[in-house]
Amino acid sequence: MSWHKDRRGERGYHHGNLKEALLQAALGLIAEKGPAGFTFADAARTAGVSAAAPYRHFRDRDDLLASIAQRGFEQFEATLTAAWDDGRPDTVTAFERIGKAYLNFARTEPAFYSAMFESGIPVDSSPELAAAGERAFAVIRAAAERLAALTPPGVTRPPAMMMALHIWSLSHGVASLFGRGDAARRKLPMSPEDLLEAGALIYLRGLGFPTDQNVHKSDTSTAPKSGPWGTAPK
Amino acid sequence: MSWHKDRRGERGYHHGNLKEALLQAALGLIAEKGPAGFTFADAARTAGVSAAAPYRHFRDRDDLLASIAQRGFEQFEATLTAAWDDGRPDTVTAFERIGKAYLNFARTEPAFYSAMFESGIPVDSSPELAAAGERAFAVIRAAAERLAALTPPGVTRPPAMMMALHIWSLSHGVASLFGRGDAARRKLPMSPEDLLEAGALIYLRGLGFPTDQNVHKSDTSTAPKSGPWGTAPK
DNA sequence: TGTACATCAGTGAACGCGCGTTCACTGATGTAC
DNA sequence: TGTACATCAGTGAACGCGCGTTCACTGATGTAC
Repeated sequence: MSWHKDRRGERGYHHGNLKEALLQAALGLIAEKGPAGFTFADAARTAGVSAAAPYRHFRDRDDLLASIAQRGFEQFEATLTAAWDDGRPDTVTAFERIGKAYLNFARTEPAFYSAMFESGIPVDSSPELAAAGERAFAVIRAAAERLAALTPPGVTRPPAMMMALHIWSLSHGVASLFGRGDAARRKLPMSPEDLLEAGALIYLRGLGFPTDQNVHKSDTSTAPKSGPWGTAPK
Repeated sequence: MSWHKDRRGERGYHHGNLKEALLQAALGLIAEKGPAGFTFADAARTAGVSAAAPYRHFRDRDDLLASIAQRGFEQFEATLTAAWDDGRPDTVTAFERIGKAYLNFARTEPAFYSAMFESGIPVDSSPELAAAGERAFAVIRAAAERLAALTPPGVTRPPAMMMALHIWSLSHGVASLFGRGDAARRKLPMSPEDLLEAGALIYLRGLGFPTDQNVHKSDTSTAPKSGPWGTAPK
């Protein structure tokens, strides 16, 4: 809520930074009511500007939404890159951190997340959007490639691309079903992080990585609880 | 489009089966324009009835949507149950079939699928809806329990509940990201089915099941292709 | 440094539209006797 | 079997509302000279 003019509410005829303000307003509205529940007029109102003003900056509602998705992917890429940290201290640990970062992004940035994945705007609605999406995925793919290079000899494994898609899908599934802040979230007898971590470790074990102790850790730490799906069996 | 009166368009003052007709109409509209892009009035119009008529059968739009989601879960449960076929001919094969059925449902019934998972209606908006959702999940959970009973001794594994959640998440992730008929679908250098199957088999291998030949089969059958994410590396 | 002018960004009024919702109504159906 | 009546399901007109979009406009900003 701070524009480049500093005195509260005292903005002149020109807003000065309306494009940015509209993006922020829309983001807030999406967080509140979901990507379906925000309108162009609503964004204008929230930004404190007439309903006609947004047309100076965006062709229409979808154009604004695509901009948000694009920015979301850029931020997502940065988050994943930081989590990966070029594979430090070791590849498996860093890989697990990517999964955690994925969930964390979905939870802390639900508005971005739904604009990116649930708003219904086609991925290729703009080349910039598509490119941003690919760059984010490229982080996971690069990590998978490093992981693939480490698989023990003699173990059959799919292409690194496919490994990346598996991890992406698993993370996305967990995030969509359980890892959101909204009311549609399903309840779970464990944290989404534990669920994802255990799943990823079993997957890695299937690729020949020695991860037994970790899986066991997740196992015992979550098994005793119960929840709406019933009590977890021994 | 066939009501209980048989002559086309000749219906009297009473529709006779409006509740059902509204559900069908809404389902068609959701398939066309997504769950956000259908309105109560629209459903009434499609069903050939005045805008006020739906109020005799549904409290409001969300009530209708919840009914569709519930019916979707019931159908989903039936589909999964049939695919599981009580674990015949063997547990692993039947388990794989559940995954395929999941994807198939998402593709052939996108309207149900989005009403169930993407419409924004809370899972617990009605007890019937919540129960239907749980019954569908129970199929996967029962399968996971059978699978858990078969894990080789000495292999640490998570509770069957968690295994079920892993498979559900992976399937849901693949279906959401790649397995839909709509325009927002991301392109993939392989079929969603192959992706899911390979992932599930690696996961099962991580649980100690011998599945090498199968993973390898999926591997080589999909590796040569390339796509928008780049060429799959050797 | 000042002035004239072009460009730009936001205004506010107006429009048509479709939606949600209510209402008294009416035609059809079912049922008691 | 017929008749009277209650109940039910759909009608159509009406309402207020907010949205998307266009338009001539106007205030502010930047720039050429």
